[in-house]
Amino acid sequence: MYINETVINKMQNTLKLAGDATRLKILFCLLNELEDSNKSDHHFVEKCVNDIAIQIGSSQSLVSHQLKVLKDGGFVKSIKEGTKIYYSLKDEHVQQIMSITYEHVIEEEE
Amino acid sequence: MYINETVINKMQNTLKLAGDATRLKILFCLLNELEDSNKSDHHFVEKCVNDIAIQIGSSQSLVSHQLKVLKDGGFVKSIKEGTKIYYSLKDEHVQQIMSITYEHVIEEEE
DNA sequence: TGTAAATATGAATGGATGTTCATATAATAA
DNA sequence: TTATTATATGAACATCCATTCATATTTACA
Repeated sequence: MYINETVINKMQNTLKLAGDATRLKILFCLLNELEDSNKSDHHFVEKCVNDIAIQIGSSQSLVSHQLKVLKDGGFVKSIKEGTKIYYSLKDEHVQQIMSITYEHVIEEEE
Repeated sequence: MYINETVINKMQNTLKLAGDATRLKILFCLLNELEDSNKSDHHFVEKCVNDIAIQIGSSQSLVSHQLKVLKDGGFVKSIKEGTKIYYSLKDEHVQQIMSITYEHVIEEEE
């Protein structure tokens, strides 16, 4: 690992991005089910803003705001279809960070 | 993965804890070298507050404040020796989170 | 004792940020 | 065109939090 200020700042941004309850809920919401069962080249679920909002129990506005943050941060991508915009996880890095962190907090229970 | 509010909150805390430049520098500072070469039961370097402050280029007060945050969050532990207090990483979870995040930001460069 | 070294602590402050509310925009259908 | 649905946006607000500064605490040593 070669560490410099740039790397530190990027890591800070990435971790700060994941360190929010609302955004975590959105990410888990997009992570839960995998589309198809094609294991060699699996891609993530696509969900529109309103569905995500309903599923995680937050307002449309809040989810839209946070989806923008997640998209700017490179965590999710989106495609437009009619009036709806479908969001999905961008790659497996986010999933990995969440998995490791999940293990961390689970194993902490005593 | 079984997700509920408690898990979300814990994950939020953990990730927020890691999502700060000063704290990341401290963690890398404690991560860089491994004491001994006993691979089966390796433990991390122990460094006192002032040394950390000098190495990462921050004030003693700031480092002390953030070390307290890291300790409360379960990221580091400390032992006292005379007037000095030596801090070290608590376990490998932190290391894993940092590694994954590091890979994430490194592979993003284009 | 008193002094120095190492660390912790508390107040103060400035900036970042999550959330809400109201509204704007875009696309579709009648 | 008008109405409806889906999403984005911007302002306002409140809260959190990283940092600094000054000072307290603890230990060791002269």
